[in-house]
Amino acid sequence: MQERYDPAAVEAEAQQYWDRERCFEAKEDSTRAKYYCLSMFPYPSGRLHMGHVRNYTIGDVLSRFMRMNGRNVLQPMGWDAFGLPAENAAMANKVPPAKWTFDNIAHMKAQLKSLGFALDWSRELTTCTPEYYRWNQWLFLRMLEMGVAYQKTGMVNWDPVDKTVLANEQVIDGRGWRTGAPVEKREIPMYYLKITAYAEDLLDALKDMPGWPERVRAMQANWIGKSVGVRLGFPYDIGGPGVLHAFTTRADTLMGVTFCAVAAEHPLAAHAARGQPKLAAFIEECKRGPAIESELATQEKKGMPTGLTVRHPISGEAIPLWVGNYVLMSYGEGAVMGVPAHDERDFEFAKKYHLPIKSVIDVGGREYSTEEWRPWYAEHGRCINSGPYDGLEFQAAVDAIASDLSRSRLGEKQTTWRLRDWGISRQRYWGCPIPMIHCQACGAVPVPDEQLPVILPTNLVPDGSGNPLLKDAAFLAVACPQCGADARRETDTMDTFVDSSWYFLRFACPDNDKAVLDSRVQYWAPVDQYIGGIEHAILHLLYSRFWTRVMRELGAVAFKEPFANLFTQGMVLNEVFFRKPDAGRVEYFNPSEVEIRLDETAQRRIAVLRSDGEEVESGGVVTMSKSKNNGVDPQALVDEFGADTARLFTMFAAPPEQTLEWSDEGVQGAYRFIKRLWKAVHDHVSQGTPAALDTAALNDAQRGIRRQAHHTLAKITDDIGRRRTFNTAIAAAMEMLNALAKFPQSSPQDRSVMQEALEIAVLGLSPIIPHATHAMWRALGHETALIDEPWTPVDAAALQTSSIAMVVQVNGKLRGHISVAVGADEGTVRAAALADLHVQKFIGTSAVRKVIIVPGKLVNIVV
RNA sequence: GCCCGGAUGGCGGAACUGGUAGACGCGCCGGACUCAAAAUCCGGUGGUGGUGACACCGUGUGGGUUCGAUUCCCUCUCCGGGCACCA
Repeated sequence: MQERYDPAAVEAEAQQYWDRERCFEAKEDSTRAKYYCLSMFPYPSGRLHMGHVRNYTIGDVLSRFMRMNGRNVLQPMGWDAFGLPAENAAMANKVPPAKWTFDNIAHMKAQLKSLGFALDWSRELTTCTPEYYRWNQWLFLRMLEMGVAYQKTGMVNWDPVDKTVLANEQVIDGRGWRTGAPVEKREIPMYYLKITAYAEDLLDALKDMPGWPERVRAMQANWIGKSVGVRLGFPYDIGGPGVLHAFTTRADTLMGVTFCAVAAEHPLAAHAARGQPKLAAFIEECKRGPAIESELATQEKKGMPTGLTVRHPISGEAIPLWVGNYVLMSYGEGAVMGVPAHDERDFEFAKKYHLPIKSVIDVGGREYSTEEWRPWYAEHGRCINSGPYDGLEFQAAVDAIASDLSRSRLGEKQTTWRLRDWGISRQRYWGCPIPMIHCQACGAVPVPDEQLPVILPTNLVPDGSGNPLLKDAAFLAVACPQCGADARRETDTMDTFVDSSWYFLRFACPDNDKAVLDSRVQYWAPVDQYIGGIEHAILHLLYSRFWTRVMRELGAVAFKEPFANLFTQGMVLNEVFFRKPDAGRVEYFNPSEVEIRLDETAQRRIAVLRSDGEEVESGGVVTMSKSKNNGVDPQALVDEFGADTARLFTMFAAPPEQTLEWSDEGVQGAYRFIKRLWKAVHDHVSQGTPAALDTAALNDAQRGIRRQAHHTLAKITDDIGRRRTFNTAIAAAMEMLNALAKFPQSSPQDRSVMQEALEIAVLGLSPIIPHATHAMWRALGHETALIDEPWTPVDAAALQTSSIAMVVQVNGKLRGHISVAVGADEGTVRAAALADLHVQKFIGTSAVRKVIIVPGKLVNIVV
């Protein structure tokens, strides 16, 4: 064994061994319990970032730990390889997105390998290859048959310069994020997936998912947004009889309606606007809406009367109909009943336009004034001023009103969802082609299965003038599968979230070119442990849950929930440094270019740019990002300290669910620890092979070390296996090494105890620092590879002691320490505690009122 | 506004089921080694008072429950995240 720890050599050797022995190739084995551990696959952006390192190290630690604990582990990796950045890079570099993407994959794969992750590369999949995306297309066609996929013309954000639909997140201050052009609302035909049909089940199932963080379940429930209420009908006669439908969760306030309001996009608004230029102008203004999403909720409520009236469904009274800018066409049916007395928004609206306010709920004796809004006006209570409903409580009133209205067909109970159907069409090139053909005669015709896959041409270079597929004659031209006439291919591609909605199932059988899934899925799926960033809490994880349900209906899988356990790791943060010139943009400097010093008085921290020696400002510790230029390149870290140090630092600096603050000194500390462990092993083995351990012949010090070693093993096992607090597992190992450093090596049994303790340290740390421990395990005299070693059981006998230390409190304050024999009875413990000199001093002349004994821990004397 | 988290030394964090607050690491201080520096090793390190033994104070704020509260309950403040004219 080399005296000096040389991470580059050690890591190359270990990685070569794992490669040569094909250690990470998972084989189905029905006689063994499987463990499918999956980290969210990356977008191949070019280089790994620290977030990837953290994510994949967590998965790797769990995979290696479960493997050593006897599970048949599958830990695959793939590439979420379609998407916008490839098109942007293509435009900038004039290279097809395919080349850029595959170059990035090659580089990032090498990086992942250099970090020593136990990944089964034989199952690697890439979503932009026809071998993968053909099954997207196949599944889409099945969904079309099931009625889960359908076409609809809907309102979208349209960038008039790039000529494409933008996602909501890509619209910044009302302008396209890339072009800066004002975004237009456009009606465009798109394909949708009927996720709303699964809303109830997606919501209900959340209650029974103990392996998911409460936070994520809450976010999904929030997003699905179930509201139970009544769909009301307000009859009218406006160019013919009709009914205005409005949804409410407060049907009990129906008798307090003093107006109705519809959204600007509502048909009745359009109808009223004819011949009313002022109203038409107002409607146009509303449609444009505020530029910024967050302003929506705070913008002033505005409205305009239509001059029309509808009739109250119970009293038949005429109710004025308004157009209101606070009514959303996308929720319910784009209309609300206005009850100013019991709804804050309606109140504000009524005050502004001097509409009557009629209180119909007893607010429980609290003050009611139409002058000012009070939060309790919206609380549930007993009906008043409501004719036949007076005196009824909330639910009774809702039931009675719904029942009365059901006779006149002007009301029925209804559940409304915030969740919308998932529009998957993108006017983008670099995505999975939607397998449809447009024929003049036959309309939209699905591509027949035998013609799949519809191959995306890989040689096109987008130029910013819209989807290049629109100009690709070879792609466009196709014969109609129904009538054979010349037809045109659909040029829209699928949202990339489609690709990631089921890739975890395909890892079971990525080589199958005959079927989307096969029997191997029954063995591996569902995923036992899924690991990824909280930013995917809603979209990716909700779509995947939906998609899995659809695949279950198709008979492809037998379960509804794809991820039994979910772990969301925290972000990686770093300090941000910048200069703000008097004019121009803020300039950010990477922390690697900045040096931290103390000023002359050693009071103040000063950040100085190395290149010019001048001061820069610190913007605090924030998420690592390109825009703030505060990222740390994992490659530089691996090159300088090795993969094990990178892994150890990211696992040690914070609990994995919390944010992790980058610290160069912390990295040094991790490196120092591995070096110390290496040296301890080296010093030990260089003295030759120790004698066999004779546990019966140990002295107190030796037994003490043995106890600590096994206690540490128990803690590491629990911390990794149950608590997932890798930081405390590492801390325990550090504590043990500190104790070993003070442990004298004079007798043969000292060396035997040391051998056992070092083996425990090496084995226990191997999931976290697999390379160094691989080498140290061999150095400790083992022929076998550590990766295949079973996890050592804790020796219960080693944990036993003859006496036990207890603390003594007087009135709850720590006053003394006593040592009592194991199994001592309460009387003995009590006597020992009372006899302690220090304790006696605090008892003094006071009478002892009570003595509380917590066995094995403490004695509290109450005086 | 609603829903989830969180607040502990100079810093990252530990204390798992109500039972020794500050494990472990970083930083800092002192020492050893060295011509010197780095690296390494040893010791110290919550605050206040005291030469010292030791005492008192101390987990965002104020209260409560308890023999005992970082932990449970209530109040407030601040920070982070999600949703948001959702009718």
